[in-house]
Amino acid sequence: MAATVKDVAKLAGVSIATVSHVINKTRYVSDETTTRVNDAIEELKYYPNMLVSGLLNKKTYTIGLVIPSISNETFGLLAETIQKMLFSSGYNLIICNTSYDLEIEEEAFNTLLRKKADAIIAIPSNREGKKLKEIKEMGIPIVLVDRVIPDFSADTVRVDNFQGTHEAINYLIGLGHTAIGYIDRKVDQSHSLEQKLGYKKALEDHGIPFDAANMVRADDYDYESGVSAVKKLLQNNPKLTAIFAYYDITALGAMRGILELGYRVPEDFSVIGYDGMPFTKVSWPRLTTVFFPEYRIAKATCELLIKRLDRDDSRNEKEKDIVIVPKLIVQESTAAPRSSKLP
Amino acid sequence: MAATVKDVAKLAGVSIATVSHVINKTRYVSDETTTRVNDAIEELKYYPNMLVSGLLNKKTYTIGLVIPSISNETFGLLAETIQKMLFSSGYNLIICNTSYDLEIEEEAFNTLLRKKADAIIAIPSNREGKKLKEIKEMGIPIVLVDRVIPDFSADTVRVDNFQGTHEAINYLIGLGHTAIGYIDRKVDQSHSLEQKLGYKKALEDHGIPFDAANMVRADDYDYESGVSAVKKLLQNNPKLTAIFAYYDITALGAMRGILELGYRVPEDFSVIGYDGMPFTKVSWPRLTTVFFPEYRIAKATCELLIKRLDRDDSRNEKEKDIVIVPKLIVQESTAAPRSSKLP
DNA sequence: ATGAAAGCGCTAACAG
DNA sequence: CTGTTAGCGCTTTCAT
Repeated sequence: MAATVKDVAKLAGVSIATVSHVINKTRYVSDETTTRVNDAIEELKYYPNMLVSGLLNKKTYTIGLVIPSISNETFGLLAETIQKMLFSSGYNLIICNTSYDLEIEEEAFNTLLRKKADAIIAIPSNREGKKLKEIKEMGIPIVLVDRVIPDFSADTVRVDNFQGTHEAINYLIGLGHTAIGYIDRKVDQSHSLEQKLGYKKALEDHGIPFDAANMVRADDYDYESGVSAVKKLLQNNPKLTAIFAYYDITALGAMRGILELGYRVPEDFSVIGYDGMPFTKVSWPRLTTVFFPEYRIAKATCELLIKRLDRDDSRNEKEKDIVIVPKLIVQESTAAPRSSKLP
Repeated sequence: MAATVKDVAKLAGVSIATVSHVINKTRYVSDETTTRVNDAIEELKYYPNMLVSGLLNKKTYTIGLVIPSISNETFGLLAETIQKMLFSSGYNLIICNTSYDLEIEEEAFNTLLRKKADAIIAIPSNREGKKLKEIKEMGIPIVLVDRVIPDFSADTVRVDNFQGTHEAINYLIGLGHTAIGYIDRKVDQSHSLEQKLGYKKALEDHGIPFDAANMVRADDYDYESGVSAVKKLLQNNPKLTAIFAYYDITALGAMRGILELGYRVPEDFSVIGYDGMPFTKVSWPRLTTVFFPEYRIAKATCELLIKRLDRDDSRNEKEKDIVIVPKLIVQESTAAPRSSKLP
C-alpha cells in the first residue's frame, strides 16, 4: 500500500542503501542522485517507517506517560506541556490515563514495554515499586513526577508542598489573621501530609497555638465537600477569619459555603486554595492559590529525560531529585481581617 | 538487553515458531511445551515487541490524535475518553497538540505516517484538506471531529451548534426574555456561524426582530474579553435582560462584568454560556450552558474507528456523518426577567 | 506436535 | 560515489 524504500530506489534507479543515505545524510551522495531520490520520495509520498529504527535496536522515539487523568486542568496542562516539549525534540508521547486504577496502570506499563518505549514518565498510583523496578532493570529510563515510591529510586521531579503551604499560611498571618481554618483531604497522602506540616510550622513560627478544632476533613475530592466542610468549620469556631483548603475545587466550594451563609469573600473571610488551576482566574472572586508549577515540572522532566536518552554516558549518572517550590498567587479572595462581619 | 523470542526459545528448549504460537495461540502446542514456554517468558520478563507486528504489514495498534490542545477541559475530557476507549480495545493513542499552528499540525501528521498509525483522529486547524486527502489515499482511516473541511469527505463526528444555540435562546425566550444580547467570536468560524444562525432562528420563531446592536464580538478567546464585551453590550442597549456568549469562559467574563457594574446574576441579567466546561459547575452562580457532549463524541468516534479497523469489508463502506445535538444544562445563572434592576 | 526459513522495511558494515 | 547483503524480532507458510 504505502511506498517503501524499494519503491523509491526503483523509481530513482538507485539502490536502497543510497535512498537510506540520502534520507539520513549518513554518507556522501552526489547532488544529481540526491535530487533524483528526493523527487522519487516526493512523487511516491514516501514516509520512512519509523518502526524499523526501533527494530534495529535503536530508538523508537516513543515515550510513555502514565498519569491518573488528563482531564483536570493541572494534569492536562502538564501532559500537554510535556508532549509539546518532547515533540519538538523528535519524540512522541503515548499517554495512558489510569483513572487511579492499579490494574489499568499495570496494563499501561506492559503496553509501553511491548511498544518498546524509549523511556517512561509516571505519576503512579501504585505505591509499590515492583513494576517500576522491573522496568528500571530493563534499562529503560523512568522519571517519577510528583510521587515518591518507598524503596525505589529514580529520577524524580516533585513539588515542595510543605513550603507552598507554609508560604500561604505565612501570607495570611502577615495580613493579620490568627484564626485560620484548614480543610484537609479525606484520606492522608504524602502530598497532603506535607501541606499539614507547612500549616503547623507557619503557625508555630508566629507563636500561634495549633487548634485541632480548626481542621476538618472534606468528605470527598470535590466542590460539594468544600461547601459542607467550611460550614462545619465555621460552626466549630465562629472566630475564624481565614480558610485554607488543600485543593482549589474544595476552596471554591468553601467560598460558596461562605457566600451561602450570607458572608462575603474576602471582606468577612479570606480563602486560599491550592494547585493554581486555571479556573481560579475566572472565579468570583478570583481565588488566591498556591500554583502547581506545571511548566517548570514539565521542563525539568523533559530535560532530565532527554539527557538520559541522548547521552549514553549519562545513563549511569546518579539519579536526580528535583524539588520545585510552588509560588503563591495572590488574587482577590484574601484580605486583612475585619473586626465585624456582615450578617 | 531486553529478552527476545530467541532467548525464550532457547531457555524453553523449543523453536521460535513455537514460542510465537504459544503467545498468540495460533496453533496447537502441547500442554507441557506451553508451560515450559510460559515459564521462560515469566523468567526472562519477556515482552513481545509490538513494532514487529507493524513491520509485518499488519497493525501497529497505534492511533494518532491531532488536536489543538488538551489543556482545556473540553478537549481534555474528549482526549481522555478517546484514549481510554481505544486502550480498552487494545489501541494506543499518540496525542499531538497543535496549538492551532498549521506547521506543527503538518509535522504531527507526518510523524503519525512515519509511525505507521493505523488510523488518525483529527480536529484540524488547517481548513485545507490537502494533507488529509493524501492520508486518505494511503488507505489510512480518518475521523474528523467537530470540523468540516470543504472538498474533503471522511467519517465525521460533530456537534449541531445550530440546534444547541437555538435551544438556549428558546429557553431564554421561554423565561420571558426578549432583549437578548449576544457575544460573538472575534473571527467567524463554521462553528460560531452555526451558533449565530441558531440565535437568529430562535428570535425569528418567536417574532422577535433581530437587532445588530445586541451583538458584539469579544476581542479575544478569553475571560477579559467577556468582561469588556458585556459592558459594551449593556452600554449599547440598557434594556437587555439576558446575555448569550459563544464560549463558557467568555460567559464567565460577562458575569464578572455584570457583577462589576453592581448588578446581579440572574436577578438582573441572565447569562448563558456554551461548551459545558466542568468549571461551570463551580462558578458563582453556576453557569447555565450548552453542554459539549464529549462522551458521546468520543464514543461515536471510537466506534466508527474500531469498525473500520476491525472489519476489512467495512473499509470501503460509505463515510458516516454523525451529528450530535448538545444539551442545555440549566443551572443558576438564568431566571425570568424582572421589571426593575438593582443599581 | 513442532521446526526451518523466508521476509516485513530498513540500516550499516563491507565491497568495489 | 554507489551497490550488496546481513540481520533486527517476529509471523507464517511449508515441511516433517
